[in-house]
Amino acid sequence: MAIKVFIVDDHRMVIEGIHSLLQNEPEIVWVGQATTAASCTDFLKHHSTDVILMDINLPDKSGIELCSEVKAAYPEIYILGLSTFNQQSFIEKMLDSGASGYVLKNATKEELLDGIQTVMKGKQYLSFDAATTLRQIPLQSNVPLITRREKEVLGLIADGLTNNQIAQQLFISVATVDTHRKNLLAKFDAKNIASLIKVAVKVGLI
Amino acid sequence: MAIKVFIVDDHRMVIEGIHSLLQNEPEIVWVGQATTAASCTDFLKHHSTDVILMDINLPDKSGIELCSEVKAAYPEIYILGLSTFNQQSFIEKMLDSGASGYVLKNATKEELLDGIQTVMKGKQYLSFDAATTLRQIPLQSNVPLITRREKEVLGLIADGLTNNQIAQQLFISVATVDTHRKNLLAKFDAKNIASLIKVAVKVGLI
DNA sequence: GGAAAAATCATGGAAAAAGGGGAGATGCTT
DNA sequence: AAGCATCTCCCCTTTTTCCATGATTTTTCC
Repeated sequence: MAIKVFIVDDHRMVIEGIHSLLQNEPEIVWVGQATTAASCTDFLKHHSTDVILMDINLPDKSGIELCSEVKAAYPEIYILGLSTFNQQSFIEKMLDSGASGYVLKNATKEELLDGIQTVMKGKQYLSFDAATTLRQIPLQSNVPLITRREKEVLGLIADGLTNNQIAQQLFISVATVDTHRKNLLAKFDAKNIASLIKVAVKVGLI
Repeated sequence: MAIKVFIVDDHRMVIEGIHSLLQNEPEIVWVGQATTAASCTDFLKHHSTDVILMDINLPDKSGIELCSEVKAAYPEIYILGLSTFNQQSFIEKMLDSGASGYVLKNATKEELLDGIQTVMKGKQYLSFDAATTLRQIPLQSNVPLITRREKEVLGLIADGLTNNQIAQQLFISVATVDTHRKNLLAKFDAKNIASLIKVAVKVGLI
């Protein structure tokens, strides 16, 4: 029984590459492709698939959102994230949103096939080894856990608001904002806001 | 006379995709591929090519550096940059380093062919229009031009150093660091360092 | 060689953040 | 009921940033 595969990626060359990699595989059926989240959901209204290869960056919405939505509507579809290098931080969110695994865009045909077949069995597939060997990525995952309020404050700080302005906007006292700020600095182990923002943006928190 | 094309990209799927796009084109000859800058320069020592399709992000060094090096050693080779979306800031540097143009990774076959043929005529090819139409890139195109020194200071600020520490590290006075800081804030039209760093990281400057 | 751009330095004052405490009020879980 | 996390608030001091204004030297480029 052949596995039906659909792909969502805004880079035509990646679509073309994967298509080319898979086109002579007997156990894979290429059911379609999309370059936007919207056209992906449209497709799913009228067609079925077993596996979706999903880029994390899409033009109209993030792969993370799309992943949640697809999983909510079609829990039987397995989603395999597609990732370029500097996006490890998003991967756990992708998995949290229901993805069954991910492969890197420089994966070989064997890895890709392995990934598709593994998730079809209901297992998780991660091509993490490839990532770490190809360049020394600091294994992070030590991204601090911050609360909803802290994230909110962090966003406003990154927008350039002062503690005072944030306090007004959130209807809380400046002292509270200051406390959140201090907690953020402590959680990120950052010397000041500059270094905090850098890490937060890189890690996808902002 | 067929055009010899070589590609350097660390994403095998992109290589595969472009290969697939070009394989049935009579006027294109695929001479080889590399996933690192090192293997690219190795290849060029023993083989020739007319055009190099070059990714801006490579594992061992940036496409910008590789571009300068290749152009210095083989000025007759035309280089066409390959870009994903959020890297507009690097493109002008790529052009400064000798590239003849660039195409986006979501380009169609026609655009890619057009790009290759245009640069072979010694002209510049930019697929910028496609970028702006496909998604509304917010600011980006007006990424401020900052100087080498400013970038250096910006990096240290983002690492969490204070003006004082930066001054010591660069052997300049605190007043100078402060001036650079002010100029950066002005160029980015940022209210404070927090918002500056956010934009700078997103735009790929850090 | 001259203009423009970049890098350097300075003073002084207002505003904001960083760093150190402590503490009460929720609500959720065990 | 006790424990824990979260959100809330406050005080104090020091450090740092932000802002305004002006100037000199070096580099770069035409």
